[in-house]
Amino acid sequence: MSNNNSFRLPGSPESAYQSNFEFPDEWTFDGWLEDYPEAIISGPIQFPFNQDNEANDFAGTSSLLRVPGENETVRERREARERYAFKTKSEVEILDDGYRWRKYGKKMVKNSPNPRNYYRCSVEVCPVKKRVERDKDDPSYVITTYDGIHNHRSAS
DNA sequence: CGATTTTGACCAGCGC
DNA sequence: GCGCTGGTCAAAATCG
Repeated sequence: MSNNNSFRLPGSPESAYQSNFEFPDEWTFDGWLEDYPEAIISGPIQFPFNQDNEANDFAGTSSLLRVPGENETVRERREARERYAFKTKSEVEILDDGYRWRKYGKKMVKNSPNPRNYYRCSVEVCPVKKRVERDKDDPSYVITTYDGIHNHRSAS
């Protein structure tokens, strides 16, 4: 099954160097996630194309997760750690976020029937990692956690 | 034939 | 310590 979903998020190539990303007003805080060091923020995220590479009217529901801190805003934490995650309703787990990734690990995690997959940015000097897993409570969602800042602009 | 995936081994932090 | 857990390594297999 090929995946032509184009998944646009803060930090993808088009916006990688816009450090002042603002969360859209309509995104809301959902609460803390039990088994993650992040919190959930919900909002729509767009899938501009479906698998036939046609314009897609389905806007998958997505959430932005973050590492919590004392009285810390989402944006403050994102700027401090550059660690954030999206929870996205999707059939496929590998969302095209504009970068190429190389898988380097897979683990079963406690309290979840689903494995967690570890990826590194394919660019050799780039420190960015991400992990991908299905939401244990609602397997129709995929949680993608990004960690780090890309030190290059191009996708590959 | 180079890049990527697969997969068990290995390692580090932490609670007991 | 020891064992559990999550994260990473690396060699072999697989892919394009």
